[in-house]
Amino acid sequence: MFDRRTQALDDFRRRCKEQGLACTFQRQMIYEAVVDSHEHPTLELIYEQVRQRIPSISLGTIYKNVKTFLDSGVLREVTLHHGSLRLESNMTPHHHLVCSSCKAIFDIKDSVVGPLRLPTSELPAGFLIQQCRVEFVGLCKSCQTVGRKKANAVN
Amino acid sequence: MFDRRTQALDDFRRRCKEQGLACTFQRQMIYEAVVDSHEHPTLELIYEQVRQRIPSISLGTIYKNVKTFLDSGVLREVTLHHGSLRLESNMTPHHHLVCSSCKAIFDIKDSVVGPLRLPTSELPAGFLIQQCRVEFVGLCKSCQTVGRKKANAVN
DNA sequence: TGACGTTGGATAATGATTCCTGTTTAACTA
DNA sequence: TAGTTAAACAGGAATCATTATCCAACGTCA
Repeated sequence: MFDRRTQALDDFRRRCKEQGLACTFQRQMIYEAVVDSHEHPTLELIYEQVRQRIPSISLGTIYKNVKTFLDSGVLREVTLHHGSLRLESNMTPHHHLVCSSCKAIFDIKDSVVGPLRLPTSELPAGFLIQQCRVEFVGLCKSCQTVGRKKANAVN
Repeated sequence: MFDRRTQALDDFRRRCKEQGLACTFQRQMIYEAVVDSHEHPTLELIYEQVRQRIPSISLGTIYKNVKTFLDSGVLREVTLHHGSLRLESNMTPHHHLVCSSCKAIFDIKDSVVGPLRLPTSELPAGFLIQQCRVEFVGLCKSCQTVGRKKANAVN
C-alpha cells in the first residue's frame, strides 16, 4: 500500500524534520497540493485546492507556508525572476547568466551553448517548440564574498 | 560618428516605424535607458534613468510605453514567468517546457538535454555557476488551434 | 500647418503580497 | 497523558506594483 499519497506524506515529514519545521495539517495539505498538481501550480491554485479540504484556511497561511517551504528548500520555485519584470533590447538569440543573490543578468552568446534539440518523443503530443532559453544560475563575484547568508537562502 | 547612441536611436526609429508607433522623445528616452543599462533593468531603474533627463515624466507613462514596447516587440522581457510564482516539488535535476500562451509547464528529464558547459572565458570574472536551467518555449496543442492572437502577442 | 495620437498628472481600481493581532495547535517534557 | 510554550493559525488591514481612466495640452508626422 505504498501509493503516491503515502509516498508524498513520507517525503513531506522527512523534509520538515530535516528543516526543523512543524508538521501541521495545513502544511501537509499545501505540500500535497503541489505534489498532486502536475502543472507547477500558482499560489491561487494551491489555495483553491487546499480549501476543498480545509475550507477555513486563509490565503495568508498559504503565502506564509509556501515562503517557509521555499526558504527551507522543501519546495522549489520554477520561476527565477518572479516578481521583477526585467527588460532587454538585444533581439539576437542569446542566453542568460543570472546571479541568484543580487539578480544581476548577463548575456551569453547563443553560439557558446550551441543548438539544443529535443526528441519529439519527449514532448507532449502536438507541442510546437519556438525557442530555447538557457539560464546559467550562480553567484557573481561580489555576492560570493558579501552575501553568504543571502545566497544560501536562495537555494 | 556612428557611436552607440546614434546606433540605438536608429534602431529605435526603425523598430517604431516597423510597428507603426510614434517616435516620441519620451519613448526614445525609455528605449535608450534600456539600451544603455547593460543590467537588464527593472521598470523602477528605467524610471530613475529617464527622470534624469525628463524630470516631469510619470511612472504611468513608463509603464504604458514599456507595455507598448513589449506588445509590439520593440523590447523583450527577460523573464518569461514574471508575475506568477510557480511551484514544484520535484527536486531532481530537470528542465522545463513552457507554453508561451497558456503558461503550462511540463518537466523534461535532465538527461534528454545532457550536460551544458560554459567556457570560463565566457563568464564575468569570478562568477560561480551553480546550476543550469533550460526552458523550451513554444505552444501546446490546444493553444496552437485556439489562441493564435494571444500567441502572437507573446512574441 | 492641421489632425490625430501621445503625454502628464491625478486618481482610482486591482491584484499580489505582507503585516498584525488574538486564538489555536503541535511538539516537547514531566 | 496532561501541561507548557513557541510556533502556526485565521482574518483582516496595510502595502506595493501595476493597470485603468480621464482630459487638457502638446508633439509628431503627413
